[in-house]
Amino acid sequence: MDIFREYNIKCTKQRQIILDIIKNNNGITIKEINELVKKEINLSTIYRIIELFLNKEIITKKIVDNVVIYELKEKTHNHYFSCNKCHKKTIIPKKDIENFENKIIMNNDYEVTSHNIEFRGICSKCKGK
Amino acid sequence: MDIFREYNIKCTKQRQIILDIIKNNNGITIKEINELVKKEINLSTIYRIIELFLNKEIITKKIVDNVVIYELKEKTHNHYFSCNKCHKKTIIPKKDIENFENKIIMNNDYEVTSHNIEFRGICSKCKGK
DNA sequence: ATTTAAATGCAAAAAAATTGCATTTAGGAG
DNA sequence: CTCCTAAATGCAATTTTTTTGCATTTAAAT
Repeated sequence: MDIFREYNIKCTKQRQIILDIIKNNNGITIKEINELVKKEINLSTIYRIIELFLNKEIITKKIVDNVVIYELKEKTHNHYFSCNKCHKKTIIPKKDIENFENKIIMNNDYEVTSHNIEFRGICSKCKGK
Repeated sequence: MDIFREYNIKCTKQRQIILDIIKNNNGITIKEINELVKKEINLSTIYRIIELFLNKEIITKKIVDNVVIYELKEKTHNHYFSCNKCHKKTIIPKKDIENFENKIIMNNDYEVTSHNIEFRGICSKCKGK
């Protein structure tokens, strides 16, 4: 993987494993990571790698349902709608976000440098059930 | 305070103190709370009260700068624009939020049950400087 | 292939969170 | 207002989570 080169950090087996896990699970706890790799990676190493990834801003730390989880920090900064039933995420079209942001700017003369937008609810597929 | 009656929980001195602290600090850690009240309230009581408040949804748990903080859960659920320079918050008009949410729903047939929207940047006053 | 700074594993320590139980207290009943 | 009881608190002990020091291993540059 080139993400290690990109961030100028050593590429180790342990780091790759943990990065892959975080990539493949959208939102995972330390405990869960440990469950998955306890045979191959020492817990203190997990902590050290998580901290490294946080510092390099490869991942972010969040709270979901009052639990701390870690997830990949996406560069392409999308915004999602998360279904509470099937837990699937769907991207909110960038245009919608932009239009919204433009409205905020126009109405208030702000210079917007960052935003955080998330919607939760029931998706169309789960709605019928 | 009537918040205790409203949520149907006993009103104790300790709960009042902690609620007031959370009210007066926007975003505080357990450690900080403990520092403030260690002479009057036992740490395990603090944990128990925080958990109660979370369960009753009087407060929420968040991550700010990779640290877990607790803050009052506002009923009037406003959305803010925060200025990075003067750190002042201004409310984004509810209408704007609603229009945006309606668009998301219309375009995708979702049932939106909650959202989280925050903008950051430079406000008009700080822009000139 | 060799070298070396950095990363890992392991054990031990420190810090954070939870628990059981004796004591205290809020708040309803009389 | 006083009494009563279930619930809340304090305290000490435990459990869980996170951090640390150091010996060993490893990535990657030479």
